[in-house]
Amino acid sequence: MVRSRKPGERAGLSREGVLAAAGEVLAAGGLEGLTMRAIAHRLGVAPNALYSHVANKTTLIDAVLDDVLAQVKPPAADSQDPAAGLHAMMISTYRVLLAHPDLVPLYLARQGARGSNAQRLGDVMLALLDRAGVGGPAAMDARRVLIVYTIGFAAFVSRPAGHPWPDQPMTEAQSLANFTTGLGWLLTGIGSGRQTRRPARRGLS
Amino acid sequence: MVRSRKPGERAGLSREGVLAAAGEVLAAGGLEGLTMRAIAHRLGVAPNALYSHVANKTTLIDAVLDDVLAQVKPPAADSQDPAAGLHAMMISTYRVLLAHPDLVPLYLARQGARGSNAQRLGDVMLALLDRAGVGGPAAMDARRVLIVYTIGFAAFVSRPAGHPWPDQPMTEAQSLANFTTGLGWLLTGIGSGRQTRRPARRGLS
DNA sequence: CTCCTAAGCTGTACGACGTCCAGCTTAGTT
DNA sequence: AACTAAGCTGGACGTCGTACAGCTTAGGAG
Repeated sequence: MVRSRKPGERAGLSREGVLAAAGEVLAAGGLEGLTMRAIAHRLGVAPNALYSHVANKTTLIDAVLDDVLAQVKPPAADSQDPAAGLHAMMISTYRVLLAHPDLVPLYLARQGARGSNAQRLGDVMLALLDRAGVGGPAAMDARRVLIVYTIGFAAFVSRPAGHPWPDQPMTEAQSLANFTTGLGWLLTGIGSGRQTRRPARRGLS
Repeated sequence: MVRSRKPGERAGLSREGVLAAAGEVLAAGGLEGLTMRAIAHRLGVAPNALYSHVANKTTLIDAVLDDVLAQVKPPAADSQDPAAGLHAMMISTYRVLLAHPDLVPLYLARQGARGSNAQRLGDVMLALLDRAGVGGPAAMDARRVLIVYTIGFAAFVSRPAGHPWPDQPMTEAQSLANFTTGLGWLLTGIGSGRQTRRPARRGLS
């Protein structure tokens, strides 16, 4: 903020500090306010100073995305009902995503996150699916469907700063109920282990 | 392309021409190649000439997005099985989206499309749901879930130019089968009319 | 047919962005 | 105490979306 430092004096930045500032700028100004210059300004530093701690904006955002996933709580590894565990885990993920609306489009643009937290959550999902009797390629499919559904739903519900939705704007409780309903459908279908609807008999493209 | 026109001479542009050029630039250079300057260059025109036919880049993209949706084939209005019609319609949508991978993140960033084609498709979906016995607020929920699922799935499957997915890369047929499976789950759930899984008994965030 | 107006262009320019390069200055090691 | 590597600033480059002013043509009015 205050500008008074000769070239050569240090500002005590760190990679974590930069990531935290990025998160704050994002929360304050939305996705299009997330600018290297804005982050630097918040830290009272020249824009290019960030490049001592972060390779470029893309990897910075990747790190922010993965950081947020640390807030998702996976169920205890020995929980008794794996299906209930999956249910709770996806709802936790959904809540975390809703708390960071501006990040959601980025998760989609990058097709998820690629950091260690994302890896960990993905592993937990596979383990839960396996204990629920879904293994092998089917488990990969089920996991993908669940992730897609969760992030996709969050993307449609959250309003990234001044984009009013033509429909009535849905309360948070409504959206959670709506999400939970669809999630239940998916989990039921995954548990049933086979697709139930035959292809349409007319050859629509 | 060729540059030789005095200030004042016309190039014969039209709004449709600009939209078409935008689509071509997008297909050729991906999302980050879609630049007002690139579109203008393809039309052999100065960049700001586009602003005689399009308000700004945002509305241009909105128009491109809605144009693509014209390729989605809704089922005949009097088709006998509304559930099968929904099924076919979502698959048609999915295929259209996969044919334009670079657009998919934009649909999500804008939470769908807002043009007349999107409106039309949304109306058809509601009508089909109604004939399938799902009406009122439940129909709005079901529609949202279906749209979210379809666009979200397309977002995760398509690879917007040089973003390899850590997993093995899935053939198009696999992804379609995967999509169809999850879609079947959702339609079954929507048809069943109630959520089947109770909330987890442990208070996971 | 002539004039006038509106629309379609070009040239130029502004501010913002991500990022590179060179230099200064400090912290940490030897 | 000297050296090295790292952290920072100043300045700059190339790109982007887009605004402004002016020229030039097309098409309707008289």
